[in-house]
Amino acid sequence: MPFEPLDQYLQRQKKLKELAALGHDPYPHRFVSSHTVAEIVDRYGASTKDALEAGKVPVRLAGRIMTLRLMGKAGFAHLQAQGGRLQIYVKLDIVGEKAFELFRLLDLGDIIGVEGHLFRTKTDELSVWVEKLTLLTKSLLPLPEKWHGLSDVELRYRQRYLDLLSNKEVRDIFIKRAEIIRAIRSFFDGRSYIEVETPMMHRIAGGATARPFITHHNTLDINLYLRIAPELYLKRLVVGGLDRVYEINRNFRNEGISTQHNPEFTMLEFYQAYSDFRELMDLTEELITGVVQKVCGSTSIPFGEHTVDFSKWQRLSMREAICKYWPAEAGAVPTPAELAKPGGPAANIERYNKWAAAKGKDLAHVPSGASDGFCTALLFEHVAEDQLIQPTFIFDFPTDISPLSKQRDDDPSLVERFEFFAGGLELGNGFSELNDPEEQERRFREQIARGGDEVPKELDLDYIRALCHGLPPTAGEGVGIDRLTMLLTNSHSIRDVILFPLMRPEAPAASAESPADEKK
RNA sequence: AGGGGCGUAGCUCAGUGGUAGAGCAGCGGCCUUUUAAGCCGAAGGUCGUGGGUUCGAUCCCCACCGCCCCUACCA
Repeated sequence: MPFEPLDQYLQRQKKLKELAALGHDPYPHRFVSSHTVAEIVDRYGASTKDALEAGKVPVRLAGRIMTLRLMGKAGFAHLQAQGGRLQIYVKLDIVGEKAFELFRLLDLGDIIGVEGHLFRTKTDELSVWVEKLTLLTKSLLPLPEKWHGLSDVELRYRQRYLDLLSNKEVRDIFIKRAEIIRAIRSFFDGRSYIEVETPMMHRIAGGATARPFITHHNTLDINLYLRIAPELYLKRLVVGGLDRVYEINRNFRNEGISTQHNPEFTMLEFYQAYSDFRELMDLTEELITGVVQKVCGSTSIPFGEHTVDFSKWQRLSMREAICKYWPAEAGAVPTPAELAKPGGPAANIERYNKWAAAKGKDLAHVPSGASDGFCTALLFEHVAEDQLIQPTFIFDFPTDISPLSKQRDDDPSLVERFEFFAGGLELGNGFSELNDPEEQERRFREQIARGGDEVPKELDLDYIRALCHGLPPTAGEGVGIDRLTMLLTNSHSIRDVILFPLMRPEAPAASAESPADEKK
């Protein structure tokens, strides 16, 4: 099926036929290169004109034509391959009539292979002196503008292949994303963790508070949920004696889309038996700082207007963070002790809201019947969260917003849980896992009783049964890979670190076979 | 979901209440070291869609569609 721009599509198709008639297969099967562009630049980028003439370097190279300057009986082009570009020079005298006729019929975007040797042009640009030219793939549609690239954000996301071809920075982001994931894998592989894959289709969507996607299996005739978290399966594996497991994979949450949220997103989750949340904080610090160093070559990286320094991490309890980041003009700074008193968090929300209203800021809305713990978290989110630019652990979470965490021995209203932040982004969440089956069942039942779309309707009995078999003391954590990638690539939208972010379907083309008179 | 912004040629962008503009890409011609190659010539548009105001709308008004940003929910 032809695509827009039609005139150019048809023109290129015509050239394809001409090429075929001349004996050039427009879609041949393979081409063996002697080098990548990067290898050539690495090895010969410093070779002088004379050196290249004295000892000729033969090369075979394939790539996509990104620029083309044809001057009658000779011409230049830039081939792009593996993210690099190299100029080629094609001369009638050298390649002969048939190959030059091919060169004449080439378009921007075509993929060719060349064979020849390296030389330097008058202006000293390292180039390939082409002796043989082969068409490797005819392109039927034009590339985006060669100078400005593709900047229309919508087109960039919808036709990511064009974005990747014409915007080098975009390619670099996704290469870095792969490096981040590779560094994480090697971190855990080096610590005797086993990488596992657990189901993405769940009978009961547990392990987080979120609205799930629903799908259906025909043969079994059951509805299934796309998973919102792998948590409960990973802990079953720890029960099964896999003491250290991790999984890097997709979660799906049927919720809003924003610069920090995509309906499908990638999480690292890992669990370590005989360990608690404090040990995980140490491990996290080591993991993240190591990844940053490895991928960015420094522990200090730019993020927007800030520099985030991963060589120092601060650790604050949630109450300490509220006190530390309490706005100066909002009256006396509360103390952690005050926030610990019954009604203390709510009273301070009121004081905060008074200030926020005067400043025209958003108020913290307290739902009726909210607990002290809920209010503490709400206040924390409003007062502190977006100020956490430097790497920070927040710990001492309220029990009633942490259904899967183990309580503190000395204060059952708090759990052994932390989240960590950097660049104002919430990056991860870890805790000592609740392994008391009776307490877990009580909390699940309480959650179900409270209801809502974001809570399973059904008790995960098998998970409770697994706990009854004994989950050793275990700490577990989830890290948002997309957000971590945002931070390390200085990207401010999650869509810039996800190759194909979810978009509304494209408006149907005018020519589409949709019923025109469906509605009158 | 609410608020703000954007939508003009395949791409990057100007522009105006009175027949729609450039550069790149494409087409024809010239050109054997160019590089955002150059020169000459011709072509390309339901100005997001649908209504309204107007003698006349791409421009003003309304609705809708899509995208971006902020806020809310969330990781």
